[in-house]
Amino acid sequence: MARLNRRFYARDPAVLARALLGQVLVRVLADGVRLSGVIVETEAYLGVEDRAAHTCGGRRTARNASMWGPAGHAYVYFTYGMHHCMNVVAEAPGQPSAVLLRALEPVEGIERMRAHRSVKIAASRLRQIDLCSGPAKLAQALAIDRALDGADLITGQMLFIEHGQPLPADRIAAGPRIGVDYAGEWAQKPLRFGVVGNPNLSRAL
DNA sequence: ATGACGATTTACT
DNA sequence: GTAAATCGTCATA
Repeated sequence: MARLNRRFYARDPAVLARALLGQVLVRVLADGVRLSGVIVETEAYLGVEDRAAHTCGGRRTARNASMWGPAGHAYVYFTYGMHHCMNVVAEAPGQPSAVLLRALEPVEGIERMRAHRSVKIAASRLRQIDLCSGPAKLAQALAIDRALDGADLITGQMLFIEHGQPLPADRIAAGPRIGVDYAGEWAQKPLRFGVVGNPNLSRAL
């Protein structure tokens, strides 16, 4: 299956967040094993105005440097002292926006994902819908960490997104973003998108 | 040098 | 429903 191209990523993050639903995130491990899943939940983060974004107020640091770069690269950050989260950079250099990948429907390499997720949790308690139903869960399942921050999703060999099944608008729902209550009015904006009724969502939408 | 804080997950009451 | 886990990052000094 063909990968998404640079033009696909270089647009408004809220539009991109919807367009990414139904596409397939692929991670190729060092031993060549392919892990993949259909993207079923995303959130858009909008540049310097968005109080919930890491680039709020024009903040530009070593950590968020990827958000300021060209579209189609990964922005992977570490948070809460233990979790990684993956974003896809949108728009153009100097317009720091991104889309957080919040949940996948596992497709390839499910047993390997289960092994990655079982480091801290008993495998017997892990249902398939527990593998990638949250931003830090999918990062752990696919072995995505800061080593992949800045990775080019168009030319890279370890992390990219392939075309999936097109998703009609009536199967997409929008709602407030998760975990950004500190962001004032920006916390209420409907910038979280998900596939209606999909069991892999981090929460119902 | 120091302190406060997470774009979360998990277990437990 | 609530709380703990756990540490890199960033603003302040």
